Amino acid sequence: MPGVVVVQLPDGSSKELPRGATALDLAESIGRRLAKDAVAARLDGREVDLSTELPDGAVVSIVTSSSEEGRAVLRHSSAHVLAQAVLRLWPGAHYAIGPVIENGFYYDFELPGGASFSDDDLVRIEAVMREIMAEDQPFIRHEHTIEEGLELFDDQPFKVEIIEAVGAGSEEVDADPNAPDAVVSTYWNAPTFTDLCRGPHVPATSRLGHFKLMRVAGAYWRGDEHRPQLQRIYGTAFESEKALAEHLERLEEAERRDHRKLGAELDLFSFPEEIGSGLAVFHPKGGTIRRLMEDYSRQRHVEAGYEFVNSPHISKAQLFETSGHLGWFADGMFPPMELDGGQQYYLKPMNCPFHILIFKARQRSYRELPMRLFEFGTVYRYEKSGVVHGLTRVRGMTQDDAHIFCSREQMAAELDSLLTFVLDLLGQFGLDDFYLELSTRPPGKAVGSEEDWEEATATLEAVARSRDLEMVLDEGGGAFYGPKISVQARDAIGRTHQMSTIQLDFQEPQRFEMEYIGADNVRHRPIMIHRALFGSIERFMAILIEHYAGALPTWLSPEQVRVLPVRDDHADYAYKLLDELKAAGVRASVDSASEPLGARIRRARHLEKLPYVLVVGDDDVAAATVGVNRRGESSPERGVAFADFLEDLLVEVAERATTTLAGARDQAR
RNA sequence: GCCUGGGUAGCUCAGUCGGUAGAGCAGCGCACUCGUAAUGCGCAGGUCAGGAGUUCGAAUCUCCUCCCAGGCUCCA
Repeated sequence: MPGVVVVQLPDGSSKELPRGATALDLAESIGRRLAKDAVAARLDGREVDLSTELPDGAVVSIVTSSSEEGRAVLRHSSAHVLAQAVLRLWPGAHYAIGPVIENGFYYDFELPGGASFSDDDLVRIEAVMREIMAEDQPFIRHEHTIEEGLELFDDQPFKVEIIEAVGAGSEEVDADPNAPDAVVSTYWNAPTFTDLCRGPHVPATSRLGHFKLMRVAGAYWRGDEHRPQLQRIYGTAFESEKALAEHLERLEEAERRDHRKLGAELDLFSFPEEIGSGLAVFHPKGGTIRRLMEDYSRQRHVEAGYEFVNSPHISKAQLFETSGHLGWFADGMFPPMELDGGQQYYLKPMNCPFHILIFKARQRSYRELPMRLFEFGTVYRYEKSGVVHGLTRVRGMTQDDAHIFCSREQMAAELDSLLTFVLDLLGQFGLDDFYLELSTRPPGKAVGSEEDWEEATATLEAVARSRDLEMVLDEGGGAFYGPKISVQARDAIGRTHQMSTIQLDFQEPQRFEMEYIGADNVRHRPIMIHRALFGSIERFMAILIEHYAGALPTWLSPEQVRVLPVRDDHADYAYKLLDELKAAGVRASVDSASEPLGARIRRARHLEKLPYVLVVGDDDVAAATVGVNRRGESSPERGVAFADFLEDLLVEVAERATTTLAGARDQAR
């Protein structure tokens, strides 16, 4: 039919429009509200500008600003405005790439004379960005040949490199299929700014505005530390001021939960400068949490058939030559010490070689397999100075490390029961929202044959897939000796953390020439599984602190109950309760009446985040009761029989009950 | 390791133009004895991260080192 086109909408219905109608015309024909929220369109699966003409028969959906896809368009367009603002302020600057990332965007620049941005510059740049938005510049798409593109950007070396990559076919091309010669596209903003871009973009800069520049950072061109370091500006943008404010509030919430801050406030651990970067000491309260975590882990490992071993912190270089660590992991190790006339010793970066030597201490029979050797093994890794971070990235850490030696036939079943064990143990700590990540062969730094890697990877994948869990692939992320499954957990505010790792290893048994005698009376080589469930105790504690915002479940709290006598003459009763609590194994103390009750309540409940605060006064002394303040509840329960309180408490601790997330959230404020 | 920003009392921070350092909280002492989110008064607390330099004089200006934060790279 001449003069009209018919397009199909996502709900299956179709719409007739005059020929030449654009995606924006379509949105307007559907509703004013939709047209107002529209930022781009999806045409036959491809994201396009709203100004795109719709061909007859197309399947079209409108991308709105409040969808994740729409926000990405807003952020990408904001990145262009950022680049334009920087070029206004620093004429002659080179601009590199400005992609959308989770919750925001960035743009990388090289400033004239190697200058760098300061925090104050962000304010100036934001002001210019607002001017550009007020100018309501349209984003206009153009298509060019490679040659035209190279000419257009001849003073922009990073753009030239990208266009050349497109020309060489190593960069993805997404130009208009109806213009076969035009293989690079640009977006033009009046009057002077053009950027290389696939699009789509919002129709004009006035559609933007709810944004904030977050920080500056150095970043290597193309992520390669041997290439020039550029200046990166991070920003974020949303569809409304409200959504932006909510995002900033989430960031503040994460800051309130930061384990480094809570660790100091709750007196759990510190990093004395005198010791060195990335080396923590645990204070009595932090030490108590650690002990509780370790005790529970020990108990579970005994139940799961593990045997407990111990190994030293240093060893001769030869051990790590044999294991391959000095060949593949030397950068991550502390430099050697020379002892005994030139003999080199290293601090251990991993426990596996030691456990292998335990296996090798005598001849082994198939009857001993699977052999599961467990150790809280403290290892030292030379992390580069810029990467240490609280307890999550340190130079000395203790792993809940075990190595399982088994036959090939036992491998799949062993991995399967291991995964069950891991998920259950993490669940006991209140982490129960998981997904799995499968890391495969790291190209260029892996030992062993392709076939072994393939078999190991396939086995891990089969075990992982048998779970009703989401699984993502981490191509090339394995260790040098084998592929791994890692368990990723989502915490109370939706962040994900790498927790447990399970690694399959055919290599080390070979390098160490490990053997066992099979039922057939011939020598066989065992398979080795490396696994750490907490990962490191330090990191796991950090994640728990952040997950619970410092308000740990009662069973893990360094102090579970504090008794507050209203006046000094209630102190005898308070100390009597304390004795009974301690006799029952409860971690408790008394805070005497030298300060007003309100101050003591505030300190115990709101600063130290204790699960229970008992207030005892005249009524309680008379009736053997207590006033119970439960963490997360706004008002106390008066007149509870002490015996009932203690009984409930002991049940809660025995069950390892976890504080509700709602309670933990309230405590964070 | 690299980029940017930092380091002042146990903690959070102020400190003007280069003129020898201040607050709140915490700590200690005394008083107060109180039923639910900070009782009052007093005292003590500092090699201004460390070192070198410029200067009559440096928390302040310059350089080096250490440590921290946010990134990059890397990773449990």
